[in-house]
Amino acid sequence: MDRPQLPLNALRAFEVASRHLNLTRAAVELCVTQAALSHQIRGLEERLGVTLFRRVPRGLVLTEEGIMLAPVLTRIFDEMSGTLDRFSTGHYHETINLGVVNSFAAEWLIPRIPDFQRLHPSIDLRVHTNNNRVDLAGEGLDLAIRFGDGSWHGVAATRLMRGAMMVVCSPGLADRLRNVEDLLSMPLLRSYRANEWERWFAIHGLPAPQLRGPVFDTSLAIAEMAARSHGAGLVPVALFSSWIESGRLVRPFEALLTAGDYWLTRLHANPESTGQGAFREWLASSFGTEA
Amino acid sequence: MDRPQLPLNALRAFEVASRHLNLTRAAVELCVTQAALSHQIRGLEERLGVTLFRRVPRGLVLTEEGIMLAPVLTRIFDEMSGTLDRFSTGHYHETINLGVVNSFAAEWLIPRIPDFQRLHPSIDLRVHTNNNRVDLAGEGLDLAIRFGDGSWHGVAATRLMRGAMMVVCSPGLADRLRNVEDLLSMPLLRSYRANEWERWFAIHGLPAPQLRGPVFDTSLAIAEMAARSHGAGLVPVALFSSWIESGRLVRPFEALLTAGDYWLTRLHANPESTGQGAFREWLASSFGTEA
DNA sequence: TTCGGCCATGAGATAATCTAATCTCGCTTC
DNA sequence: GAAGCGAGATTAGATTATCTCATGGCCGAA
Repeated sequence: MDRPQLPLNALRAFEVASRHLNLTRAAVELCVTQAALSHQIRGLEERLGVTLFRRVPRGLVLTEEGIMLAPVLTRIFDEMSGTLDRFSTGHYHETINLGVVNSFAAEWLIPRIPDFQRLHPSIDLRVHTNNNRVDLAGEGLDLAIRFGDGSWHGVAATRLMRGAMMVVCSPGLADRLRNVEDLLSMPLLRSYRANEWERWFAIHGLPAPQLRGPVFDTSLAIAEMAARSHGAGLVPVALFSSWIESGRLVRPFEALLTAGDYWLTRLHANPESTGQGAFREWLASSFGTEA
Repeated sequence: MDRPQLPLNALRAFEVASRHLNLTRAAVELCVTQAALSHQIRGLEERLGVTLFRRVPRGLVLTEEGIMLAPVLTRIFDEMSGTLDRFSTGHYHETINLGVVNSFAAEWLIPRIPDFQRLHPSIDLRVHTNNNRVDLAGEGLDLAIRFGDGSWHGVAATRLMRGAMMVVCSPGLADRLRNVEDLLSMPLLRSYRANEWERWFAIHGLPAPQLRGPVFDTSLAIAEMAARSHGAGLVPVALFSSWIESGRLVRPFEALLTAGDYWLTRLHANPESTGQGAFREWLASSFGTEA
């Protein structure tokens, strides 16, 4: 249907009525009389050639067609409304509440935030770091960057980068490592992902080692511990390659463990806003130029 | 901004003008005069307290604020328009063009389509099978179900089910398999994913075997070949477990190879329609009830 | 029954929207 | 540098779409 034909006011009337299922109350929300709504909705039904409501003694019931139309319109008007609200201060501004797993925030995102700010000064990015156990809805987040295999319920996921893991340790400890078995002679720093070391050793045909010591909930802590010669750790290559280059950490073995990837996630229930789309594209292009 | 305050007509006027950057031409699209548009847009700017266009000698240029608003509105009105078009026949009907990787279509989707049809008779699902090499935009598909690790560009992915692979062969051949090495005595059926067998043998600490013979582009062909005693194949557990139960195939070893998962994918550029959302939720609930 | 809640309807009022005619501005062109 | 042109702005008045008011009909509850 072409732009000039869109019965915008009638659609709004229908949307409000579809939520109240009562013209009188819907009329209050729209600040008009019940009669006005009645006219609008009848007009819409005629225009579409479809019955949207079944009129029953005590009110309205949506027809099959009404059921298909109403939620789309509710979403559309909510989005319109939300977008217009972003102009309330006299210029556009949007807030994105972003959850980010600690290590990604520290090693990748935070250093690049100024670049995003420069490109999108009207978007107010609020970063909430976490240990990857993140509940988008419960924590009021719009987006979350997390580590995993992309399998989250009710979530649209966009892969950001590979999460292949490498073994790291301090330059001092590296001297003691001639072959893979030598790793067993030093503490192996553990994450809450239980079988990482087991799988790493399996690659080399070795049995699972006995693990002791504290469990860390972020690669950042593991990298720090490793850098201070407290043991060897498994950390994502993509995040900690700069530590290798600067000599803070050493990578004694080439083997990689694929444990998951980094993803940008959003609840399916919340459609993507302009700013969220801009952020996603900025992320994608940032990875694109690095590769 | 509350529903009654939404300046719908003015927003439509702005949206059209933002595409033409020329009030005169925009007026033609909206079937009104240039003066009408000029009024509407000035009214909108006053209402929002924001300048949306910079007036320049030969036309209009969007301001920063206009740039943020225009694409949202274009998407919104396109969606509205598309949704209303689905009523053109007098009742709601929507078409979803779905690309599906062969094996998933044959073993999982096709048998369940009647269930979806029953729940959503107004949605017309058109299934296009392919060998997983699918280009959503190029092939005019709305959605695609494919196998992989979720890493596709410009795509929102929702994981449907695990794609763990198992070794299968015919009951006859299974008798010859006492241990993993015995596999090397029979043809190993190849897919176009090159190193599957290599990785499967690596799990057992064995070197990569020499592979010969045809390469198949769908697990379905591999399963068929295996069932006819032409060799052993690697196929997804979730799709072919019924072949095991019926005795058509045998699973001689427990070991699983994780090669990827099955995903529902959609271009970020195309927002999800009602029907697409319904289809995604139907898929999710179908897997939920099975697990 | 009678009342109350709810939607439908038709005629007239109202307000939003549009048109027509005219201006202004600044670039082009000769 | 003057005329012409293409664009948006403006103003007043016309035109509609939209709304209100008053009323009617229907159905279930009291």
